[in-house]
Amino acid sequence: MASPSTAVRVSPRRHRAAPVPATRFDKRLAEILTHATEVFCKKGYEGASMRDLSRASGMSLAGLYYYFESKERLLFLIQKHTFTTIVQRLKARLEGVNDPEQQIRIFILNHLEYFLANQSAMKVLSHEAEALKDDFASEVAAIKREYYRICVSLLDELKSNRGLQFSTRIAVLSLFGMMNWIYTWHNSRVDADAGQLAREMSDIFLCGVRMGGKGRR
Amino acid sequence: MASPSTAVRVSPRRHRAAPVPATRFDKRLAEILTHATEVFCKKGYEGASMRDLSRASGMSLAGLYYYFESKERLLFLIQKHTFTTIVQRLKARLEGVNDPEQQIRIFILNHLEYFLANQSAMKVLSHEAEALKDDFASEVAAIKREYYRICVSLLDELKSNRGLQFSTRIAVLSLFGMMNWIYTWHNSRVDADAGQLAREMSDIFLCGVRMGGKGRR
DNA sequence: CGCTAATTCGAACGTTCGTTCGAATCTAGT
DNA sequence: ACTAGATTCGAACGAACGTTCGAATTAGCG
Repeated sequence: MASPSTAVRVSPRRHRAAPVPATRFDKRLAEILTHATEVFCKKGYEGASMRDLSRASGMSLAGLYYYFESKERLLFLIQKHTFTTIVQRLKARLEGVNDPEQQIRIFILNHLEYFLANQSAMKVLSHEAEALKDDFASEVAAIKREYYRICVSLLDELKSNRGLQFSTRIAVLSLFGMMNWIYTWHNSRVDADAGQLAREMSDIFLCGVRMGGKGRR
Repeated sequence: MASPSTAVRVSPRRHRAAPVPATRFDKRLAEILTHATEVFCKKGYEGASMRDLSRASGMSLAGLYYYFESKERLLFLIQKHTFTTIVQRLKARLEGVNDPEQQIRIFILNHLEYFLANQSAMKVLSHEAEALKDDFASEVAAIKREYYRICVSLLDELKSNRGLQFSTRIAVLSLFGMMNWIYTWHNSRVDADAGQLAREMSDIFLCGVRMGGKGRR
């Protein structure tokens, strides 16, 4: 009977890059995810109740459980989709670019553009990074590690290309800090757009690592 | 009858920089705050229950309410004490230093030293910034604004002293991002100490803003 | 239409939440 | 030792939590 209550429910396998494979189920689930993202963003994962999600998505409390088996899996779906998308876009943008500095600028631009275009989802990704447990946690951690590694390899390349000296780990994590902290302060009525922000952050970061402490006073 | 159940209970006014004004009440409260900080750090403010706090501090659930009137006020006390202390230490350290660049290096060092020496408290301060409401929220926000303004004025001074051009707001917030993000990655068994981290972050940041986008490719 | 499967819902489950209250215990000054 | 105030506690409160279940409703197809 393909009981959906087990919630292993998965949309019919899509052959290749499906043009119109979005089933009714998938579309409704996507709507719920969108509404849930806003609620998690505003109240936090722990602070948001299933009744809040029910209200936001206009579906009954019990009805939600037809689409996912637990609140935790809902957060997982949001985080996985968001992270997967940003990595995928990055890879597409990096293709054909060979200069390490240009690659890093693209990395920063891609991150900030996606961040500002999907502020709620990215805040949920950044701020609720410790909320998932066990298998959910490790699956998201794997994507995060891949994303981190890409940035490390770009910076390592820059380092050897120009004979620079700095700690890649600290540089990468400082860069992520600069970028991810945005969710705590960005105000679209005051602050510049992603392109401008990416340029300013890239300038600070790249000039910083290029000098690598030379010219200290 | 000075009913303590109203929890407006405040330690006897201390004249000047009190040497031994710490009453029994104050000491016990401080212990509870320390334990609560660890619990909030590990499980998050919403995720931590009063029963968790009771277990961690070795005091009964009801007994806790003799020391503070609500869970929210407990978080407030932690945040206010932590923030007040870091601002106070900064002011002391900045005294007598006039060179803007040196001042910024001190700002960064002070922040990171305190951050690593009080990781749990600083994580609770950074990560639960939106958890408080109304008066609690605005009182902490006032301290945060003061801290932010100090950093802005240091950077503005550097800018005019050296005729630089960059957005102070973005520079300051990028710097806070670099520094505060630490709570998501710092591992004391792997990473350098505060002095070394402060040097590396200062180098990246200061060289970055000194160039101000000049030397872009 | 009539039938089946997909979707939605009201109502309730047992648990845990933050908080309260009155009684019990402890501490310090006499 | 006595007492008054400070401190602690067991037990309970109503509310809200995540989740379940069987019945009701809807959609798609012959």
